[in-house]
Amino acid sequence: MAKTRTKRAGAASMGARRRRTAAKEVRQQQLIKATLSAVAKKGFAETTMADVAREARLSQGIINLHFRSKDKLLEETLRFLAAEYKQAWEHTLERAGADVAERLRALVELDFDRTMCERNKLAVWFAFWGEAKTRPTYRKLCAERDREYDSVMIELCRELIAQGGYENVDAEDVTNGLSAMSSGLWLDMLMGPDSMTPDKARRICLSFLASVFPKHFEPPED
Amino acid sequence: MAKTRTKRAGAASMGARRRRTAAKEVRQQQLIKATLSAVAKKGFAETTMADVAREARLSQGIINLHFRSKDKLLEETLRFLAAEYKQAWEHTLERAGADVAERLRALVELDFDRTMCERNKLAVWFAFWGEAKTRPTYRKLCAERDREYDSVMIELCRELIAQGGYENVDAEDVTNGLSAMSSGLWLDMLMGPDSMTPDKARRICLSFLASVFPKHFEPPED
Amino acid sequence: MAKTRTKRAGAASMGARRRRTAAKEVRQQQLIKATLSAVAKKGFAETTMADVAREARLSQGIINLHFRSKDKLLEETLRFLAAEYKQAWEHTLERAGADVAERLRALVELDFDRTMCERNKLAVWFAFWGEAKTRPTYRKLCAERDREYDSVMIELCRELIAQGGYENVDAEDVTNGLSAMSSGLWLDMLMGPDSMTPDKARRICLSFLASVFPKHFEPPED
Amino acid sequence: MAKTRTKRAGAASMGARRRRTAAKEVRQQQLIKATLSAVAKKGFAETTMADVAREARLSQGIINLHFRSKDKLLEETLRFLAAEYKQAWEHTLERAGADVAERLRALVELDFDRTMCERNKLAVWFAFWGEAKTRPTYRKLCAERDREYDSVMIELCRELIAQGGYENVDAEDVTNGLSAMSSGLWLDMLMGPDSMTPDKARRICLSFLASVFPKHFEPPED
DNA sequence: AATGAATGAGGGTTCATTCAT
DNA sequence: CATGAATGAACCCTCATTCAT
Repeated sequence: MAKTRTKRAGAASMGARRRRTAAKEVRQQQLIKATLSAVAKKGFAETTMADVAREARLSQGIINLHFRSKDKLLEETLRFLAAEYKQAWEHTLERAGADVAERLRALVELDFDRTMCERNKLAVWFAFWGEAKTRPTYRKLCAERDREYDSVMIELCRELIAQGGYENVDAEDVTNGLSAMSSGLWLDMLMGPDSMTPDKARRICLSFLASVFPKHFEPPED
Repeated sequence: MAKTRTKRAGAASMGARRRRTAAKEVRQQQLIKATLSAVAKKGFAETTMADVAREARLSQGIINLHFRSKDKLLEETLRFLAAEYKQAWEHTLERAGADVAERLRALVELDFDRTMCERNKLAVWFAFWGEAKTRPTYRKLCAERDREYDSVMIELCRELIAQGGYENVDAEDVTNGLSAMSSGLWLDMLMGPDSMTPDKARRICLSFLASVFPKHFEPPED
Repeated sequence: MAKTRTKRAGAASMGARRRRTAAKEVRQQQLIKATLSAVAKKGFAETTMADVAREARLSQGIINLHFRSKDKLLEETLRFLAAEYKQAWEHTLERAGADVAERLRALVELDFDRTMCERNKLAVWFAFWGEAKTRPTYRKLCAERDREYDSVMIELCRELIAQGGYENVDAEDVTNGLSAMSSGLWLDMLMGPDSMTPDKARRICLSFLASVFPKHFEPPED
Repeated sequence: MAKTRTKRAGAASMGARRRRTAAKEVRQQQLIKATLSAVAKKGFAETTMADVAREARLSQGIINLHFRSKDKLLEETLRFLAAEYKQAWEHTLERAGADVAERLRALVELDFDRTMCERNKLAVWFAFWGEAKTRPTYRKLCAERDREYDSVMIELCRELIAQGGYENVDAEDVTNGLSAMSSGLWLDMLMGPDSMTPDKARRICLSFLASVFPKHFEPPED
């Protein structure tokens, strides 16, 4: 009905001073970052478009200009998060040596790296996981992330099993157990930052590895 | 004019009313159950008061009558969930024998009991966890749940360590690792119900126990 | 995302004083009337939900409570308008005598009755007609209105033709011509209320009838 | 530093630019045409500046560059429509012979000429008429169009009356009736393209003329 | 002259909450 | 205690308009 804005004298004239035009991708990244901050700060359910825009120090309308809707923004944000995670472990593996146990340890340590498990980031992961059941797209994105990661880790475990002759160990089960443990420890860090620290979490995971692959991992000293 | 009749009418109607009126506690339980269903169905962010009321087949206004606000309802629902969990493991321990390993195994199995990890329930747990960072009350409730549970499990581990002479094993770390693994596996079941089943999850946890306490737990076959 | 209104102390408490509960149908009629007023005042394109609500002296949310959306409200309004028109000519025919020419004249006069062609009402009709091409629902509603009306008028013309032996006259063409003339005169009244008055319009239509059915209609004097 | 080069560069680019730049009037016509298409397609209320720009295959900002606002564009579009109509009947009269009846008939036929009453165009006319009540400018433009047209037609009728001695016929009433009938038939064509065709509409109008001026117009056969 | 990213007021709609019944 | 019509703040989104390029 009311598309003809009749009385609108110089609507946007005030904010015009700050207007900068940026490359499309840059803006999108900026908005995704802002979304991460906002969700970390206010939680998934409480984050509004206005919050995100404010966080990015841009105007209300910009989100729908670059993403088509709030849902799309959220989806893109999760996609970013997943891509970032993948990139991180790929990078980690590249830098790790050839030794299989070392490579596995590097993956574990990545999960409890300061930048990876900073509380804000954990909050966002859990925010998305909390909505995953009802949003198939989220689930698909997460499942994909896990599949790739797991298949790499399973391969590492297989090699280790072959090297050490761990006959009774199932590579897939260890992988699943280990990455489940990681997620679970993330939850603990999120819920009680005082009672669960990255260091402690890392130690717990390495203890697990030591008990499964005793020839390759020393039980971490306290 | 009709004042003299008021009393009678009033008396009669009170009797009739009584049948339609449920005890306060019953109504509240009903609403909490409805909340669980609604959140499981639509997700945390998308659940409205109307959804809950509809699920309970009651009127809009009733929630604010029994709980003071939506927030209070949600909080009470989480409280219920936590109490239910606590009750479950207390009950489990009561029924389990005196054997420490058996008691520990019973706790693990509880987590992957059909009724405990049905997908709807997992969805609700994660929904709350997803909001926990921003809602201190949630975090407190969850932390409390964990503390009690963990202290019981730590005690069990300690006894096991003493029994088996597992000198290098830290009871607290095992407990933390085990319960983290449980939560993580719940997440896997939530995300990919096809790739992670309760049976598989149980096996993974028991494998962990077997590798930590080899004298007390056999590695599960297959 | 933001369904839990966190800080909302006593939001509706101020307007509460005026709250009255009315029967559903009454409210709907009230809102339809308000829509007619608003559209007449501001035009179709400029009428907002807030305008309608204000006109009805009710709150913003009420429209979506009673109609599901703005579109539905508009549709229902048009439906009302069409029903009102139908009722008017049915009533007119009931009161008119048995004489066929008299009945026809009564129909013509109805179109230029003060209440029927008051400028606000015309504005609303044209507002809907203006949108009709793009809104199939509107078109269907209008077409239906016309079909019924025309079939009645065609019948009257047929009888007149039979009575008067107007061999060259086609009942359908006269009907179509006459009702087209009516609409066109409505447009004239809408556009130039000074240059076209109901009286003048009526006279023009009756002149038309007189030239087609000279035995039944006198050319209006003046 | 590079200042001395400025002139040359400037000169070169101006030449290049000239090819991409359309004359002001051409661009404006293009935009008005685009507006007509857009309004016909989406309706008055739903047409946005972006729609028009897209239709013209030009950029968003261009409209505000050439017209000062949406309102001005719309106004200019209506002005164009009215001018086009005027031009059409002036042209028609030029080509028509000297015979008065023929001239009148030519005017009627123009209204139902394929190009004049194509459905898209009708839609636009009614779109504007629908808004006319609330937009004085529109009304003024439309009224002006009618006044000129009517005065020409009245003159024709007067001559015909003189020629045929139609003593009881009022030239102004016939004119008003006839042009009202035209508009009304346009509405019928807009609403039910199947039940009212240009041919049928023309026939209806000519029948009207035949009944008013029987010595000059034959009732159309069939 | 032309572009299109950016703005932000205002639109329709939702929904937690209130309260007359 | 229970209902559900009513409220209005706040949501997401649209879009006329501006302006750096």
